Amino acid sequence: MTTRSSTDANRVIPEATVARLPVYLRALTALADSGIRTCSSEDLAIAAGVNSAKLRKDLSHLGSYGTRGVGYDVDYLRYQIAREIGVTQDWPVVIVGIGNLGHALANYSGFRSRGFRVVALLDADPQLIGQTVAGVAVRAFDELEAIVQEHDVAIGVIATPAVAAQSVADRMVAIGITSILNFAPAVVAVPDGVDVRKVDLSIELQILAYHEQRKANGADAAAAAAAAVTVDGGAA
Amino acid sequence: MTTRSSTDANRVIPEATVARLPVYLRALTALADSGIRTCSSEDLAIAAGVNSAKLRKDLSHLGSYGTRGVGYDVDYLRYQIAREIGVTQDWPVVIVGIGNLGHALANYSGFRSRGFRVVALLDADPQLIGQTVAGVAVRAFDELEAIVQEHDVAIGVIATPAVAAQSVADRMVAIGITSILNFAPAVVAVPDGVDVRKVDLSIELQILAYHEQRKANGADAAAAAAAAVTVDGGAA
DNA sequence: TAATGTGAAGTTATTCACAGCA
DNA sequence: TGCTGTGAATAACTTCACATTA
Repeated sequence: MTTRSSTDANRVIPEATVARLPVYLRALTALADSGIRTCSSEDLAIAAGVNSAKLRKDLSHLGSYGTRGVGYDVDYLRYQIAREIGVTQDWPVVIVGIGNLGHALANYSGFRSRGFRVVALLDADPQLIGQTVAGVAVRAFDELEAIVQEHDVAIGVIATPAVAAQSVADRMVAIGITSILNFAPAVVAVPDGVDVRKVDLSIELQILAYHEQRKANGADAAAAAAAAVTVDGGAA
Repeated sequence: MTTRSSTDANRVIPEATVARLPVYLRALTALADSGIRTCSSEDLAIAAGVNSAKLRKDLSHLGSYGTRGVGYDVDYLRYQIAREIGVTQDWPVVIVGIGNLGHALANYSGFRSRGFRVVALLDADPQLIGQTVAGVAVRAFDELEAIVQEHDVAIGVIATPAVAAQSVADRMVAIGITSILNFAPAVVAVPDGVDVRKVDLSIELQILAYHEQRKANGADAAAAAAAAVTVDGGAA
């Protein structure tokens, strides 16, 4: 028996949908900022860069927050999505590795405005410790445990060089962090129950390069393919 | 008739596979650096953080580069993947928007080492123009066209604030750039034939927050679900 | 009547499990 | 014998198309 109430907290939201909810949230905020009170799935889909069928299917996993014949109330839907993904609450975050990228992350205003509060910046380099970045003092990596306990940190960001990433992750996990955002170009292994997401700048460029290469070969490849078909076809 | 030779450049590689090839490439490089000459699909899968069946299926789309009973030659496979994704060639790149993130990207050594060469840094802010970042002078955004033509740039990186992203993208597309990596927290629309990939720092954190929230609710939710099942079950 | 919410169909991706080969 | 490469099975995701409802 798996009968469930409509507000069941265990209702499963597909991972692909979860990944798009923040996009919808941002699009709704943009609509609200331009004074729009109500929108159709088509309007919102355009603002979010997806098609409307996908948008409606995604929203249907959260509940039924629209009005047939009318559309969605922008503020109401925005609140529902924010609540669903947890950005109505405050998330203390630590950033480990204050190089160029760590600096940029510490200064990134988009975190703060979405409920993420950088409570500490940590680095292993004694030269950096004590410096202030984005109004926060850089502290020794050793202080991780104390900071995590003091602020009840659940999310850690790794912006170290690749070689340090696994040991930083291990330490984070040992101390009780259960979500990690990894910017280091390295695979980090973690136990079950800990989530890791990876952002890899050069991988993104490599994916673009692959498609770019195919486009560049397009004319040639089309000709080659035609030739191949002719030859193969003749042989078959 | 769609008969094709084994070296057919038009062979389709699934998008999900394309996105993992750079990960395999990095894992192979790490293996090579530690002196390993040969590896099994299991070894490489562990190094890349995937399971071995998926790895073998992915590699099967490129061709048959392993030896049954033995495994893969690390250098040979590495070369084949590099060639497939196009990182054996040089890709000139322009970065637009030299704020904190633009700085970090300009300084990121991982680009250069993977065949991406930052040929120009552009910004609209006159204060920044003329400054040198990572050994490259910051130039006016207006110079985009001249730079793209001079260096035959196909890939552009947007690291501007959100409001500027669409107009920068429009300009890039008008000038002939066909691949864009967008770090601005905004959806950018481009015509068919142009690829855009988006890296959004706060979206990644929001996805983690969603799962974190579910974990935090875990004990409660499990209890609630059990209660709900009892009640619902009793009612049914 | 206009737009949501959703079964059903279609597509893509993952995993299984083993035939085939060095 | 051991490991690759791959059909077949399964799962996840997307899109279609329309019944439903304010």
